Amino acid sequence: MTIVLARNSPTEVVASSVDAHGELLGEATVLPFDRLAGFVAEREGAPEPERWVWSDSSRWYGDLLNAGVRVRRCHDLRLSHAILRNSTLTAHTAFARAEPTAWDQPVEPPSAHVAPVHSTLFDLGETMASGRSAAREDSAAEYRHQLQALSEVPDAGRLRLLLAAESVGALIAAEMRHAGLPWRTEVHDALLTAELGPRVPYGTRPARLEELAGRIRGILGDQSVNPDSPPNVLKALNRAGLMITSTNRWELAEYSHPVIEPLLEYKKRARLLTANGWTWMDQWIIDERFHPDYVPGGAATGRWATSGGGALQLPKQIRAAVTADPGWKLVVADAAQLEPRILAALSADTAMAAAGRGTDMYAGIVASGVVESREHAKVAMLGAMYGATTGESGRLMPKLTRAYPRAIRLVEQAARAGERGEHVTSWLGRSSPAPGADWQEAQRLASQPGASAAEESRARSRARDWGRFTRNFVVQGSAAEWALCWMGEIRNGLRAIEQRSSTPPGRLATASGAVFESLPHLVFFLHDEIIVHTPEEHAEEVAQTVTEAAAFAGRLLFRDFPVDFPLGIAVVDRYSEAK
DNA sequence: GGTCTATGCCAC
DNA sequence: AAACGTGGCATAGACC
Repeated sequence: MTIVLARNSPTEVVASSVDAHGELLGEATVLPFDRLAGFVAEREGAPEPERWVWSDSSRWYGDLLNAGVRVRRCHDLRLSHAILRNSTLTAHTAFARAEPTAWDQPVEPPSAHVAPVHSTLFDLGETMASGRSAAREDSAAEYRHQLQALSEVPDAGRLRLLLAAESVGALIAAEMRHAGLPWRTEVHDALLTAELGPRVPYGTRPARLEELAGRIRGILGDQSVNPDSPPNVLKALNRAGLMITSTNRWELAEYSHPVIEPLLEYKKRARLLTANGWTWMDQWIIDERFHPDYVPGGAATGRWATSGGGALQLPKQIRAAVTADPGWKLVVADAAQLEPRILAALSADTAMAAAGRGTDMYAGIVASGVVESREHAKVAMLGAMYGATTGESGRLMPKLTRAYPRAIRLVEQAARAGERGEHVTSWLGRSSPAPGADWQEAQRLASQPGASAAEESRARSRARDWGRFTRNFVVQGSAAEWALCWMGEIRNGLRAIEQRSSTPPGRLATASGAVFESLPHLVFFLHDEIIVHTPEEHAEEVAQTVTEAAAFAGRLLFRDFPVDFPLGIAVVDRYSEAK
C-alpha cells in the first residue's frame, strides 16, 4: 500500500513497506540502484497501486521516467514538509515547532541533479549518488513525523488533500518535463525570420533590427545611440527634447515624436530575439520538444515556478510553434475567471457565485447591474484581489463592496492581517510566510516613541505592501489548489482513457526512453490552463475528461457550494489557435 | 574575469 | 488607463 524509498548508501536504495502510521511492516528491502526501476515497475503492474514515499519527486521520478517507468501515486516529503512546517493549522504541533532540519533546506536546483531528459537507466546510480545529497536519508522517520503532525490537527481532511494534490502535481511536473511540449522549430524559425530577418550569429543584430537602429539614430541625429541600453536611450531622448524619465513602453507611448514608433518596434522585436530567439531555440528545444524545469510550489502561494526555459512566459507571438504531431491534436483548456470564482467560494458569497453561473462571470456581474461594462467588472474584480486603491479600479470598489459584501470582506480581512504581520491561510491550509526581518525592523522603529515621520511613513507603506501580498495570497493560493486538483483528476481521466483504448497500457519505454509515445498526456500547465497532447482519435474524449475534471475539482474543494468552473476549451493543431 | 542590481517586459 | 498580486529572464552597467 505504502512504500518508503530512501537512499541507503551512494549505490543502494532501501524500500520499506509501512502502515497507516508509517510503521515498518515486515523486513525492508535493500536493492542496488540499477534494480530500482524494475522493482517499482513490478509493483505498479499490480491492480492496487502503491503510494511511493520519497524525498523529492524531481529526482526520484525523473530517473524512473528516464528508465521508462511511471507511478500512480506518491507522497513528496520535501513539498509536504514545507507545507506542514508553515501552516497555521499545524502551528501547535511539535513538528512545526521543532528546530529546522535538513528537510527545511531547499532542494538542489534541478539542473544539478536531474539527468538529461533522454538519459537511460545506465545513468541512474550516478545521478542518484551525485553531490552532497548522496547521504543516507531518514525518509521513513520524516514520513512518520508528518503523519503524526497530521493526526494532531483536529480536522485534517483539507490538509491531507493539499498534500496529495501537491504530490501528484510533482509527478505531473516530472512527466511533463519528460514528455516535453511539441515544438516545431521550422515554424519558430519562420516566425523569427519574418520579424527579425534571416538568422545571424549570436551577438550580431539581425537585418530588421539593424535597420530600425539606423532609423532611430538618424531621427535623433546621433550615431552613437545604442537602442539596447535604456540609460543611453534616455539621455539621447532628453537631448532631443523629450523630457521623459523612463524608457518603458507605456511612458514612451504617451509622447508624439518621430522616434517613438521605430523605438517601440525595436524594443518589441529585440525582446523576441533575446528571450525566445534562435539561441533559446537551440538551448531548449530538443528533438522538437520543449522541456522546461517546473518547480512545484515554487511561489509562496503554491503556484508553480519554473527554472530555465521561461515556460511561465511563453509569448503569444511564438505560440504557433507549439504544434501537435501529425495525426495528433492539442486539447487546450483554461479556467474562465478562476480567481474571482475561487473568491466567491472561499467567502461563500452566493451572489457573486450566482454572477458566475454562465460562462463569463464578468458578463454576469454586468447583468446583475453592479457595473456598466464587462471591462469595468474585470478591472474592479482584479483590483479587489490585488489591492488597487486608485484609478478606475479604486473608483469601482464601492459598487463591488455593496453587491458582494462577503467576498470583499474576506480579501479586506486578509489585507488587514498582513498589515499586522500575521499569517493568512489558503482554503486547503497553505499559509503565507512571515514578513522578513527588515519588515519587522521597520515596524519596530516606527512604533518607538521618538520615531520620525519618515520612519512612520516607511513602516505604513511596508505594512500596506505586505497586506496586498496576503490579500492576494488567499485567492491565488486557493486557486492554485483548485488547479492542482483539476490537473490530478485530468491525469486520472487520461489513464482511464488509456486503459479503455486498444493500445496496450503499462510500460511503454522506447529506444529513446520516452514513456509517452502513443497515448494522451499532459504537456503544459500555466496557473489556470493546461494542454494535453493526444492522438486525434481520443481528442473529444480528452476534452470531455478535462471538462469533467474541472467540475470534479470544484466539488472536491467546495462540496455542494454552488460555484461553477467553466472552461475555455479547444481542440486544435496549434496553441495559437486556442481562444 | 565574476557577482550583483536595476531595468524592462513576457506570462497568468 | 495605470502602477495593484505572483513569477522568470536577458541585458547593461556598476562593482569587486
